Amino acid sequence: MIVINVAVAVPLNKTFYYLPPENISPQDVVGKRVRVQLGGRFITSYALEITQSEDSNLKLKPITEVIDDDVVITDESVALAKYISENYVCTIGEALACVIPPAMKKPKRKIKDVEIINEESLPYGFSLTAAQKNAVDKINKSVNSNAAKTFLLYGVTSSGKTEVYLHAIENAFKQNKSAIMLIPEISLTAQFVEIVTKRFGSAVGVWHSGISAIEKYNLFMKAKSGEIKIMLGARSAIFTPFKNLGLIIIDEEHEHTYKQEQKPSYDAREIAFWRAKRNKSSVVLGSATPSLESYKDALENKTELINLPERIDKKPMPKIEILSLKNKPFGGSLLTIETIRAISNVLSKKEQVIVFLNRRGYSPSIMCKNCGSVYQCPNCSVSMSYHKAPESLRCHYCGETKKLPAVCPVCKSKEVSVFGAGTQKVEDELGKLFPKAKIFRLDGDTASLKENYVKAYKGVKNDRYDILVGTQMIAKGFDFPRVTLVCVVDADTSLYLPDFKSSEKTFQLITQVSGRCGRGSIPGNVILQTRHPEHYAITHAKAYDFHSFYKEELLQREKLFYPPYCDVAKIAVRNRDEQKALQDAEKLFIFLDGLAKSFEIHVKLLGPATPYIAKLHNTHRRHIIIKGDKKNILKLAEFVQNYKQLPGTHVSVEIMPSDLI
DNA sequence: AGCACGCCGACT
DNA sequence: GTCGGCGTGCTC
Ligand SMILES: [Zn+2]
Ligand SMILES: [Zn+2]
Repeated sequence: MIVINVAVAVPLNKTFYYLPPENISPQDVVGKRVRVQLGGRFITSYALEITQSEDSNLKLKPITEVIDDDVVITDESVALAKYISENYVCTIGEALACVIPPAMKKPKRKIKDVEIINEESLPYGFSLTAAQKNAVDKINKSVNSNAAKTFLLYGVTSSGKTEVYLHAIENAFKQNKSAIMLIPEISLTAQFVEIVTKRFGSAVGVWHSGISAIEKYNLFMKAKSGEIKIMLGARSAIFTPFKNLGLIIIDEEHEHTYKQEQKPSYDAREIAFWRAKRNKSSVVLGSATPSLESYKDALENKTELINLPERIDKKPMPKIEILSLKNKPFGGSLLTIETIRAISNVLSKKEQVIVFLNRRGYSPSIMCKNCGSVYQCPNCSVSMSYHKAPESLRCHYCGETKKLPAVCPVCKSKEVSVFGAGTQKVEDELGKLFPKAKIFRLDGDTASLKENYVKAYKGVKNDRYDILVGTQMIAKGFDFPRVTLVCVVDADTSLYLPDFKSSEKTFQLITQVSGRCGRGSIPGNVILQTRHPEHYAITHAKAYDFHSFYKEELLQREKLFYPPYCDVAKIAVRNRDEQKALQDAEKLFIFLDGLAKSFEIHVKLLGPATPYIAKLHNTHRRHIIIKGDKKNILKLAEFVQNYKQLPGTHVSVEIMPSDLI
């Protein structure tokens, strides 16, 4: 009997046989998405192939509906799904749900094409610097000869990486090859879309998680047919089904957003390498602060390093000054006298200032002056942040919002004090210090209105604001020629988080935010306020000495046995009941430990440990960490997927997570 | 993962 | 005597 082998996005390590729907030949079903009934529910699935079923005692169900008119599943998508399922602990069906979105939907009527954007390719305004030209030549040569090379484009901030990308894309385009360009997050798409569509018009598509189901369908089909040749987007754009894929660019390759946190926990960079190998395409990883692993690969000649060591027009890097807060008592003004003087000086010259603090709200906690108790979120094991405007207490993890209590819930004292500082407090202080200055604050709270992001961008660009205060969202992407001073209020926010990457993250953040100034004709200055002026992440960032930072950080990683000296996986055990979470994590640990010993799988098992934030959304969590090499980790992780002895407890596996917090 | 089936407490 | 709690096991 003829049956169809269907991959379903459920955590069951097998595919399922279905009968073709009545009146439809099996050939018209394979390669398409289908709706099938499995157990009690209907699931969008993937019809892989026609098979002959033996006289089985299976009671086969027919496919309920064929979703697609045309084939959407290619050999590459199946092979890629297989790769994902083997490397990120999931089933083929779950992996396919990443590669081919189950939700994308054909429009009812053929909608009119969006207006053809100015097709005339804009003249290239600037000639390339020698370093840029060298970079472009190397990349083009690899693309044109199908050499499938991976490049690490290490270029300091404002060294003109974008121009290199555009030239490389143009070359691929002229060769009739397609290109994927990834950027770290959706909020950065707008500026790139403008630049890229100006050059390549209607050949450009934009793809990210916010794109509608219908638009995704259109983009998918256009990419597949070759009507679109360039896809610009966030992480999931790496799956764009181009046939003639010549070039993949990953901008800000060090960003953790390229790692998916939920199952399957794939890394877009790894998917890029896989696709590049298969399609003989070239990969460009771009960054001013490469990730440790990418830089290591380049130094070991596994990939090719391309340097852009200078800013365009030989503009100087901003001078970074460290202001130690070591002897400054907690509380009091956030800004040192020196910082205030520097801001004042810049404002008097009608230049602009960026003030950076990676923490939103007014203060991260409030404390009773009488008994010292801190107001905690009822759902999470974190303190609630104090917000002015509108005055409230908010949990930054679950969104819980409360009125500020009139008296301390513990001792009924009326005296409460704010503890620590966020961007609202910075804005407040700056307002008092510089009453004439026009200040805009851009953080998670103000940017929740999308127009505020644009307002900040255009406002600073057009000199409508003197000071921009913000969190990490102002640290990347912005190009403001008249900003000549960056003040980092607290360089230490990420320095002592209990994570092996905290130094690397701190170095990256400082370097990125420092890069926001001195991009125009006037040189820039940076002030770093820190309580740890001697820390190597800070001293090397000050000196723009990435290489020394890299060496020192590698030593630390080697000493403590962390990546890139080993691979890791993070197993999270979650339950609403604290005791159950504890007990089940312990059970799972003993189970894994026993397996590792009896099967002689050489890994190091750590835990179960309480994560940095033990309770989130009323769910208690425990972590088990596996260290070792990827093969062994995956062998053991496979058992986790099939261990179903913990009813009510949720267990997730993340391979090579972006943090171990 | 989700959903049905099934066996025990408490509620009209 | 029925409604619903969630432990167990199966899904082409
Ligand atoms: Zn109190
Ligand atoms: Zn909370």
